[in-house]
Amino acid sequence: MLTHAAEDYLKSIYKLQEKGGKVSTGILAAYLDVKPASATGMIKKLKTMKLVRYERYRGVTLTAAGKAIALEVIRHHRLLELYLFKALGVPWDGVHEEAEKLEHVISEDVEARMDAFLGYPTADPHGAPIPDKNGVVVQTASVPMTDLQNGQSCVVAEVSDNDSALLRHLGSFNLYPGTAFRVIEVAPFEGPFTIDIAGQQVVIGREVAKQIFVDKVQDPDNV
Amino acid sequence: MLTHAAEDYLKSIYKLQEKGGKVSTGILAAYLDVKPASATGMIKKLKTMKLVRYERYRGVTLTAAGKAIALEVIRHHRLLELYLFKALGVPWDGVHEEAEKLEHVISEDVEARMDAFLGYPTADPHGAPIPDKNGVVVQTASVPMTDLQNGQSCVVAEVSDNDSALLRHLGSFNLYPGTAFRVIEVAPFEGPFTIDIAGQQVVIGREVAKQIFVDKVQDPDNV
DNA sequence: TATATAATTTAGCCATGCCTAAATTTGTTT
DNA sequence: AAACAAATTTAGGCATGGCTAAATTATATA
Repeated sequence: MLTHAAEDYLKSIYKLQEKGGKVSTGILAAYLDVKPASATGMIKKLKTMKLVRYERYRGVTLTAAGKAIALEVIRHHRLLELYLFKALGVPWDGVHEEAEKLEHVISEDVEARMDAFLGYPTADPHGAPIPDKNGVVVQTASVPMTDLQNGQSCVVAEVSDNDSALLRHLGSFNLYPGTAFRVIEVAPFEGPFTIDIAGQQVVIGREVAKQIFVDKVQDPDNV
Repeated sequence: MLTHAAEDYLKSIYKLQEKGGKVSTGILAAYLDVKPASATGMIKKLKTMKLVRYERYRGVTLTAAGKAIALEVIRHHRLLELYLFKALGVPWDGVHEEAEKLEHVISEDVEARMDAFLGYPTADPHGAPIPDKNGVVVQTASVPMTDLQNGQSCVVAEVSDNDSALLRHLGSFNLYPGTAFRVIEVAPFEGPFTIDIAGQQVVIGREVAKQIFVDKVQDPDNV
């Protein structure tokens, strides 16, 4: 069995590798809130375990074995988030932190029981896909909200789960995965988005919009 | 916040101290499956934190602060056991091991939610009392089964939770906390107990009987 | 009371996983 | 091509929590 720290490194490398191929030591260290020197040390350990490919000064990537473990940890995390949310009513801005600790400690048996209780779900409370037992992840075709044009209708697919203040903010106007909205106006010069959620007008800044991913909708109830 | 290891030591000292006053280094080490030298080291750390009283070669006891932490950990453990049992259907011989890992990691918030879900219970699946939020434990007057005489009726109050094989064994003839039985015969010379559980006759060895604690009953449906 | 035995402590070592400071490599710029 | 800045790695240290082996203390026994 791996240490918690090693699991965290694998999970982080997986996530960073998703959007950018090879992962540099610096990026990884920043993501884990650790000094680059520490990251170098752990990367070397993971290499001796054949969980990552690595050449000095050249960045890391996961091997198949490393990826399998990363996906297992991510599966634990996301199932836990959804379980805490649905079974215990933990607010959606709190489940991430809690799951972060539990993911390393939960048994496969308990995980299977939560999975069954939840009806074998495919997404966590933030809309992130839950890998299945074999590590298969369903990739959605969602786009960042910043790609949207005036008048576009869409449904929230996923929101970033790292920042609980952001999640409380989004929750305050009911912007959850599954929520439909329409873009009323995109202010010019990288300005904010004005959107319509169930009749309410809400203004969303660029930085927030970057964290929201949506599925475009063929404008059901046209203009 | 304390380390997991320190929490385990405090919890163990509490339990050993319950039945025997001062706890020797050797007993503690054996209980934790650690060498005596390691126990000495941790005991010294706990002393500098004022969580235990200790004089070399003289054994350890908890201070009020240490006891409070021990009870908190025990509360986590027992609530988790009951939650896993009731909410997720984990078999009673598996909940101990699982709770052992989770107890160090669960937040007060999640604990409170489990407590509410369970209706503020007072005993875990093995019958052990769950300390309340203030660390108050309701002590029952139960006696070891080995104290019973021929013909005595009783109800199972608590069974030891360390040995999952024992728990499976007891479960196989429905010997759970709350189960009533009557002693049919106590074989002489430290021999086994023959008991009647709901009409079924079962033989229980001395070693097993030592792990079972019962409340005596005034023989409701007399002989 | 002296001594043997058992328990406990001390001393010193190891792995993990983090750190800082110094050295090295890379890549860019002039 | 040389030099500089940025990123990365190496070297060496620290705390935690185990371990073994040797020294010490306590206790039981003769």
